[in-house]
Order: sequence, then structure tokens, then C-alpha cells
Amino acid sequence: MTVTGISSIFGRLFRHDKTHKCIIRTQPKTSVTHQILDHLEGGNISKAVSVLFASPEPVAYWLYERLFRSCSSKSLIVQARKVESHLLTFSPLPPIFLLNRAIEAYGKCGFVNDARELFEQMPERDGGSWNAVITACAQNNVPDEVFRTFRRMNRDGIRATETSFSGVLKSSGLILDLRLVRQLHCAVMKHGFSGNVDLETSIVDVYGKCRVMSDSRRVFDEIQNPSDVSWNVIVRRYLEMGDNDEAVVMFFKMLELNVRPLNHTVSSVILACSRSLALEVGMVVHAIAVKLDFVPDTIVSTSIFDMYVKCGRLERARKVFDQTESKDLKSWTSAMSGYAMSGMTREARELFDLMPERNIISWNAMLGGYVRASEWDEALDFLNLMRQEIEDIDNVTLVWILNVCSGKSDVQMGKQAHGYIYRHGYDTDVIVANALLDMYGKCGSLQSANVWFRVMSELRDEISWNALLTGLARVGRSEQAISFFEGMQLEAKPSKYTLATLLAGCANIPALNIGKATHGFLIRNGYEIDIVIRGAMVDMYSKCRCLDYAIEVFKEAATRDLILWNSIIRGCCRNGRSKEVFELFMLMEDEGVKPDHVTFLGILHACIREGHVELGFKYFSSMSTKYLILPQVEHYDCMVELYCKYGCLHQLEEFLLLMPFDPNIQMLSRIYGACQNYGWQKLGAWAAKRLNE
DNA sequence: GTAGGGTTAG
Repeated sequence: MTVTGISSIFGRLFRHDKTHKCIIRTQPKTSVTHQILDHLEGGNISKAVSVLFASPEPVAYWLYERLFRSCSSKSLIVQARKVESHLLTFSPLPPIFLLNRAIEAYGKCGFVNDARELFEQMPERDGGSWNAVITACAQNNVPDEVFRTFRRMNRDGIRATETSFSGVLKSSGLILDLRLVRQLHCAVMKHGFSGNVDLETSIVDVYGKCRVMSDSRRVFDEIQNPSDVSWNVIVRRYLEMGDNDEAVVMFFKMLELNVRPLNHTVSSVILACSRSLALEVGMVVHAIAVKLDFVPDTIVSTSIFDMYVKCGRLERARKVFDQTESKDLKSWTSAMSGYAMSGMTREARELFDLMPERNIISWNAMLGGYVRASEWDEALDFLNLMRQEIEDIDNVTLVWILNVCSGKSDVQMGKQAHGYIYRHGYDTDVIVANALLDMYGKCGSLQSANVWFRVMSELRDEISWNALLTGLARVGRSEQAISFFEGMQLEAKPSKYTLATLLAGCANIPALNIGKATHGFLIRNGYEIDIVIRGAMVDMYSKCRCLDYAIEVFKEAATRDLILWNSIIRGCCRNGRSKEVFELFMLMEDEGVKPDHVTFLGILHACIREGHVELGFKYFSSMSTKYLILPQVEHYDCMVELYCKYGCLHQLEEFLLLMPFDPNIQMLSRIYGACQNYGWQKLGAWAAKRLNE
């Protein structure tokens, strides 16, 4: 034991001695003490504090301490302040440890300023005081103050303890400064805490939060006996990095070592399975969870439910939910929003209506479901209901409302929302502000979007730039988009999505030069040309009538997905190179990529151009027989065009008989025209009659 | 020491 350790024990003994004297000296007020104790034991802390506050005499120090601790555990700020006030009234120089308890209480209640003020006013402090104020700031997410205090503490020669480091590490998880984290890691080692599981776990956590999993994992592997929390942290960090596989691997390692997982760990692993759609592994983890008796755990069963929803196993999901015994507000909301965010608004609403209680988050989740599913009228109805049932809406509600305005292209409603946002001070919330910008862009009010973008000035971020850029590109104002793109680079780093938007903008006008410049920018700045960008480039070049470049870009792809194939196939059609479409289709099949309805639109258009009537019908039939794709109106449209254009009216008549729906106006007028051309009176008359109807 | 629910662009 260190010298300071011993002296502090003596200090405490000495203080107890004083406490003792205090009780003896104040014999008459033991009744006050008893009353306070009675109230504390009955859980009525407010009452206990009231009794204290009314007492014209001090009580024993140990009782003050108990009161502070009670206030901490129940977050009673007013009561904590009363206790401090009473204490200082009767003992202007109370023992340090008591004031430390007060600081802790203020911290737990979320009142950092009270904690700091008291700390600054203390005539004398011990290591505990420093720790108390650091912990208070750390708990309340005031990292700057934590570091300031920590540096001051070191300057004053106060030795950092485990508690100080745990506060500082927690704060460094908020600001994510890797250099700082490395320094702290060294400091922890230098102070001789290298065998301390808790601190090592914190270090694993902050490296992970800084997204440096190699270091995080190295520190983890060095821990002698990782605790359940250590395992929880490493699994969680892998999950958050998107490394779902490693999260699962670590979970199974933990089981091998016979460490019982925490409920949060099980929940993280299930989330990992759900995110990678690894249903089979997920079901194994589900079985493990059952075996380890986690079924009654709300957190675990909620994540199992969510996994089954995301993997499309609705019946299983519902079974898990119905079997969950203890459901709280969070698990109800989570389950309901699982449906809502997967587009199953009907199921979501069913749960929503069953919920025993709801808060703003539940309301927002349901509303978000309608918005995501583009069910605008349902969303509006729901908003009306919401207005009747709950008092307030918040920033999230506003974002969904703005989405409804965009969806309905209702700029009037959007402006009303803008007014509300302004009046209630939500205009400084960057997410709301960006949603507003997006709304103006999607409603085609580029003027308003521009104005608002300028008003946002200080607030705006990369998303704001992208939102405006998308708005401009959407209406084909690509020159303006590119000049914004130049402005953007002074403020924010364009993401690959920005560039994809820009390329789409070039494709629309079409603007080959800007498109080429964008291509060059991507290469010069070392952007990863992923499948999305590549698709945008193929599309841009083919729309700019530069098919050879498109083919070049297409060929360079290491992997090709359906969308990329579709882009090049449509590009060939668009540029009159229909013959190559059939070749491409064969290559696509060879690579094992399954065509979809878009692919077939391209093929049928190629048949129309090339006059392949028989082949066109063969492809059309193969859609349902070989590829199990239900032909849509557009495909029937193509077939009608094919038959009409080449005068195959016999086949057309047969085809029309098999068509599962009524011909639309476009088809009818095409048929009518063809019959006129080829003198096919009966069918022509029929088409004319239908047209008149 | 960690820790389950709703939020913006593409």
C-alpha cells in the first residue's frame, strides 16, 4: 500500500472520530436522525431531506453522506442542493470526502456546473475530489472539461487513479482523436495499470470507436482474462465497423471459453446476423440464447424478432414477439418499427394499435414507416391522428413531415413546415435543415433551395451540398451543379455519392465534357470506382452517345452486377447497337447473373429495332417460363409494338387474347394505326371502338 | 469498463 493510501485511511479514521464526537455533542437531535433514517429506509428521500432541511442543527457526517448517495441514485438535484446547503450552513469547513459525495451527486443528476462550481470553491481537495469532478464531466459528456481537469491534476502532482483514467478514456470515446487515445494508452501503461481489465477494456473500446480495429483487437488479445464486458465491447465494435462476421466469430470464441455472454452481447450478435442476412447463423444463436435462458430477456428477444423481420420470416418473428413475456416501451417500439422500416406498414400499425403505451419515438417510427413506403395519404391521416393524441412533435417528426411534402410535391405544405421549424427553433438542427433543403429540391423549388442553402451557411455539411447538388442535377441544371461542386470542395469532401449524382446530372442534359471531367476527377483523387459509380459512368457515356467509352468502363469492372449489365444493355439499345444486345445477354447468362424485367425491356427493344419478331416472342415467353419473371405492361407494350411495326397482325390477335389485362390507350392507338397500314379491318374497328370508350 | 427503440443527401 502506498503512503498516500495509508494516510487517507488514517484521515478517514480521524474523521470518523470527529463524527463520533459530533453525535455525542448533539444528543438531543437523535430524533431527527431517526426520522431521516426512517424516511430513507422507506425510500422517501424527499421527505428525509425535508426533515434535514427543517432541522436547526447539523446531523452526523455519515448521515449527510448517506443522503448524498441517495440523491445520486435517484437523480434528485433539488434535494442534493438542499443537503449541501444544510451541511455548509452548520459546518463551513466540512470534511473533503463529504463534498466529494456532493460533487458525485451533482454529476449523477446531470448538473455538471454545480459539480464544477463546488469543486472550484473547495479550499482543500484530495484525489477523490479530482476524480469526482472528472467522473461528473465524463458522465455528462463534457469531454473538454474532463481533459482540462485531467491535465490540471497532473500539473498539480495529483496521481491519476483507475477512476481518473476511466473518466478520461470514456471522454476520449466521444472526441475520437486517435493521437490522444494513443497517448492515454501509454499513460495507462506508465501508471502501472497494464493488468487492469476494466481500463484495458476501455482502451479496446476507444480504439474501436476510432475505427482502428487492429489496435483494438491487439489490446483485447493482450488482456489476460477478458471479462464479459470486454467480450461485449469487442463484439460491439466489430458490429459497428460493419464486420459482422468477426462479431460472430468472437461471440463463438467467448462461448468456447465458457464466458457467459451478457444480454447485450447476444443482442449484438443477432444484429450482426440480421445485418448480413445470415439467417442460419442467426437461428443457431437463437437456439443458444434459448439454451442460456435468455428468452425472458426483453433486449435479446427484441433483437431476435428484428432479425426474423429483416430476413423476411414474418411468422417466426411474430411468434417470438408473442412469446416475449416482459415487453417494455422500447421493445414494443423496436418491434413495431422493425415492421415499419421493412415496408410492412399494415403489420406495424397492428402492433402500434396494440401498444399499451406510446411515446414520441413510437409515433415517429410509425409515421416513418408510412413515409418510407411512400404511403403519403396514410402518413397524412396518421399525422392528423398524432396531432390529436399527443402534445408535441419533435425534430424527427419534422423530418418525416418534410418527406411527405417532397413525396406529394406539395411545396405549400413544405413552406408551412418551414414556418413551424423557424418558429420553434428547429432551423439550427442540421438534420432538419438538410431535410428542408431536400424538400425544396425535390419539389423543384430550386430558388427556395438556393436561398435556404445560403441561410444555412454555418450549419451546412456535406449532406447539404449533396442535397442541393441532387436537386440541381434532377432538373437538368448540370452546369450549375458543377459550379456548386467546385464550391463544395472548399468546404467538404465530395463523397462517391456526390460524384455519382454529378454523373447522373451529366447524363441527363447530356454533357459529355463535364462527365469526362468528373471521370478524371475520380481517377486523379483516388476514388474507389465501385459498382455504383461505374454504373453511373456507363450510363453517362451511353447517354452522351459515347458508347465505346461506356463499353470500355464496363469492361474494366472486376465484378458486374445486374444493374451494370442493364446499364450497358440499355446503352446499346439507345445508341442503335441492338445487335450487340443479344451477345451481351448471352455473356451475362454465362457469368451467372440473372436478368430482371429491366433487362428484358432492353432485349425486346432490340428485337423491335432489328425486326426479330419470332425471337422477340421467344424471349417474351421465356420470361415467365424460364426466368420466372412476370411480364409487366411495358413488356406487353413492346410486344404490341413489335407485331404492329412488322405487320404481324395474326400473331398480334392471338397475343391480345392471352393478355391478362385490357390494352391501354397507347397500345390501342398503335394497333389502330397498324390495322390502317395493313388493311386489317376487323381488328382495326375493334381498336377504334375501344379507343372511343 | 458496455449497454436494446425513431432522423437528412446518393
